[in-house]
Amino acid sequence: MSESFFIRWDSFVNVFIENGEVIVVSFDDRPCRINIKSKTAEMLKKDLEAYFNGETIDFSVYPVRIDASEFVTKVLKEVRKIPYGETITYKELAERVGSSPRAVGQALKKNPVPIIVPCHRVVAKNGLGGFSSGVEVKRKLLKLEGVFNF
DNA sequence: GACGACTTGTTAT
DNA sequence: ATAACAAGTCGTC
Repeated sequence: MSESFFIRWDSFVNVFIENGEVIVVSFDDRPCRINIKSKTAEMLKKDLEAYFNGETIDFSVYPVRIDASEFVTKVLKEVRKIPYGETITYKELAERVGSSPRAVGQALKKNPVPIIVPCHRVVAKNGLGGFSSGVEVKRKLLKLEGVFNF
């Protein structure tokens, strides 16, 4: 019951879905095999294409599977609430979940589904901060959403 | 801007 | 069980 498709953006954005939940989104140099079965997958592909086309899309409606600790789950859940085109700092996010910036950064690194869980909207107090798929991707995603301060 | 101290959950020893 | 680390931050020089 697994599905997959890719979007062309810079290189490729590969998306994997299982049992109606998004389980992996990765930035790769080659596309995955297309295998779309459900309406959800179809919709998500359209939404992602629109997103990379510059449209304001809200991905918080899509179910994701987070296979991680309670803490990481909590952090990522909080991240999903950040609206399109807005950014918050690691510190701010830490305060929302009652933790510290350092721990939050470490949790974000474990996000299996970038874009769907918009961890690129979490930035350092003075600068961009890190990104598991490379800071350049983070910069481009923010630019796409109309954030030019980085 | 560089450097150390502080932080807190995860990971390695 | 304990030490080392990380997508951070703050004060000080």
